[in-house]
Amino acid sequence: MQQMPYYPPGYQAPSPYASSHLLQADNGLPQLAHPVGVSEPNTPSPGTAQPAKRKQVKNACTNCQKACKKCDEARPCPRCVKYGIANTCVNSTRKERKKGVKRGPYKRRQKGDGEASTPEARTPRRKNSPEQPQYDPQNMRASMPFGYPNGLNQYGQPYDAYGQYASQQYMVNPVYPGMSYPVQQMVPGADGHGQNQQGGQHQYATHSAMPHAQQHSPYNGYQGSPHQQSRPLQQVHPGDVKDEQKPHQPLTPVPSTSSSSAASSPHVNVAGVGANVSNGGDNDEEGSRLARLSQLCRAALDQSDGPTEST
DNA sequence: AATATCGGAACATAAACTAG
DNA sequence: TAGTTTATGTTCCGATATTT
Repeated sequence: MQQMPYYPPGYQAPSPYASSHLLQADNGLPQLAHPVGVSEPNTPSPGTAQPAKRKQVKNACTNCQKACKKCDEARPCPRCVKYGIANTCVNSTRKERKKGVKRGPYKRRQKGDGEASTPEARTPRRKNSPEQPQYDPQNMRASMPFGYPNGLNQYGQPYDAYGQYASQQYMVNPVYPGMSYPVQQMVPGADGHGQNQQGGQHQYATHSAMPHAQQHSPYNGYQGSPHQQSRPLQQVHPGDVKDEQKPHQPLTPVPSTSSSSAASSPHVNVAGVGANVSNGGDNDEEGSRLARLSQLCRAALDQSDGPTEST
């Protein structure tokens, strides 16, 4: 039995406006337009050529959140209703914001800059504009040399040989190094105390440690997701048919580190091979592992007829 | 064709900072 | 302390992949 969507107080979605503007946000799934006071996305506001800003609900339901789809203020949201998972349509919980994050001195804007005080007029967020190479932990993470041009991160910003910003802005914030996510995995002993403890968003994989990367692929199995820490298992609801019915294997296989086994020893990945080698643990296993490795190497070398040096 | 997945831009806003 | 600036976390667009 399908329940009627619940519209919270003040919500007036089923308006003529809404009905005539069903959004095709979710693959043809008709969506109510926007709740009170929310402008329709992607329509130029009258008089200006600027497209209206996209509006977001304050809190998407867990299902929409997982699917990265448009949600609604109503519970159950139209999408859940459509897919018959209305009973699992619950608000996701938001992670608490970090506190105590120090910043460098602000750049004060000139008054003459015009409407600098309006949010729209401010500098774009997230993406640093070229003229303000601010230190940004996100970019710092992104600045790890994974396939970006030499000395540049993905935004074309320079970093030095150690993957840090060459700009002195970086020096302004001696506090941030505590958040250097990549290091965590590299240093098994760094047990995530200090800043990383808060908010529960440590344990980034070294690469693609960006917030978004953590949002998506890493948690197909719902287990190792950094996100899940704040949202314990309301996802794994019996009614969540879509996900439950999926063949249990994740589409993007999660490396063993992120599975539950990793929970007991968070650093398996690093400690795994290295530890065996260094502490001389069971040699048989090591031997066979090495043998397999060399086999693989040989095979790879055979395939690539290029002048690569052998091991 | 429908649905799922997911990268990443856009958005919202809490919190640090600063001028008065 | 109000206003400004910025960092952080969330939403969801849109492209692509997979399933039916």
